[in-house]
Amino acid sequence: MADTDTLELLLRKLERHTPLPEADRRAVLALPAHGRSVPPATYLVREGEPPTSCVVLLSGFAFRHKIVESGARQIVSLHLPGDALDFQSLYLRYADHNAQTLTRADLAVVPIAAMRELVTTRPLVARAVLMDLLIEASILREWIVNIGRRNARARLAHLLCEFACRMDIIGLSEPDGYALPMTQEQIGDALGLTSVHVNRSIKALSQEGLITRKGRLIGFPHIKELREVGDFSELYLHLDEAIG
Amino acid sequence: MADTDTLELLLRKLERHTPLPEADRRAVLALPAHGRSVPPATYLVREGEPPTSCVVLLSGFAFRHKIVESGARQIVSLHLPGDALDFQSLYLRYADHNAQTLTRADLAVVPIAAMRELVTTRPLVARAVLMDLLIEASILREWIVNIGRRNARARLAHLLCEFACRMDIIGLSEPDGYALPMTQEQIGDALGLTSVHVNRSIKALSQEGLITRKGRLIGFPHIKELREVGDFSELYLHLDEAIG
DNA sequence: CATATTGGGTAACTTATGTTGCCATACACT
DNA sequence: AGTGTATGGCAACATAAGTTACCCAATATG
Repeated sequence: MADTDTLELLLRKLERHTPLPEADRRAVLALPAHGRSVPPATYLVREGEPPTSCVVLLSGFAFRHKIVESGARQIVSLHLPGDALDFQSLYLRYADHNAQTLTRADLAVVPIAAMRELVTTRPLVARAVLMDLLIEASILREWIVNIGRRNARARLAHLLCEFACRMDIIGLSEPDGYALPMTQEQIGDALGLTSVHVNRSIKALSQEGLITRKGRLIGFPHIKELREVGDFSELYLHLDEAIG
Repeated sequence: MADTDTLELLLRKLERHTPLPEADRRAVLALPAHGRSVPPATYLVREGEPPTSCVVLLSGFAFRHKIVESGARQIVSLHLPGDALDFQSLYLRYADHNAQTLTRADLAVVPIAAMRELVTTRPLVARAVLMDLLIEASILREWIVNIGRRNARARLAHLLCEFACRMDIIGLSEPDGYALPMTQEQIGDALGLTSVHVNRSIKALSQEGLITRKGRLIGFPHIKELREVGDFSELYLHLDEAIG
């Protein structure tokens, strides 16, 4: 994948909520980024290590996670193509979590120094980064709510709805559903459940006719009902936040 | 409380991780803020409403929460004196959560426009705000892990340790513990538990000798063991992150 | 080819946590 | 003083979710 494609996608990400003036756009496109393709399960960030670069997902999926003392894993966020994986690394000395690819992925890798320089000298780029972080924090809050106060069936429905929404934003949604790029164990780790119980919950939603399945391809014949089951409202995704 | 005290505290918050040049400090102190005292349970932000101002907690405690369809509440973060409650409001059109005081509190209220202007024209202030957000996101991730993958006893121990650490940072810790400004029901809402089970868990920690109690005053005779029980490591609080 | 390995599926059983309900104390309000 | 309301405490019982232990199919791997 050519480096220009790389930076186009980063730019699109930054401009999702607020357009940038031409000078800023050029500065973004002039970043010294390079592309890189990696297999599934590649570590992009390791807890406790100092960050080395800013990574943007061009294609493929990724997740962040932490391991607790018992050895259990909790996935704390999912990332889709276009997501900037590590604004964290901009100003924090050590990573507080791991990040790993879920699938094969193409990455844009930007040196931290260049990204810092950009954010420092371009207030509107800084604002775009800030907005992205605000929205990420909002999603984290909703995940806390999901895990803390909803039962397994609702949690799963909520995750499926969120993924559908986010796929939709970046134009990756098919008319009849999508392929969720996660094993049932990974879904469990994202929802604070065991894989066995995820399996039970999938079966439940399936038998109720709320989802259909062909392997990992999931269809949503009654999206309205599914959203109700998952108590899902996309407000927390702040989809339409353009500010003058 | 005088307005100057107000802004001093905001400045101290912003400079926690990176000192600001004199011009920036003066700009912060020149913000058109005003003080306000409010009783417990005062709403500072309401989900779905457009933000009206940036609030900084001068004294007292606050929390953010969301209500799910079943009526259950999940507290998604706690805030101590010095915390800026709403950088969110800087660039997002609608609040995605509620914020409410836990106790009597003194607030510094800054108009959004002034805060935006400051962040736009002062890159180093923008950086300080960004760092604050990055750390807040890190805490949110740790809460997801806590709720998703630890049992009630560990969750509670973790919360107590986090609170101890954060009280310590701002110089509010007493040698022998602190008064946790929350009812058992609120603790439950923060941990994804019921108040009954919080009561059980407090009793358990108490009987093991890991905490002592006089009303809401909690002591930590064996902080090391308590941290082990809570699988607590303060790395995620990014306490020492000064970057050149 | 043989055979690990991974992922999905499911049953039987266990357990952590939730639910309901009740009592006691402390305080706030009239 | 008297009555309500919030909070902590606790026991009895209910249940959602975890644990363990299998099977099967698909697909890497030697």
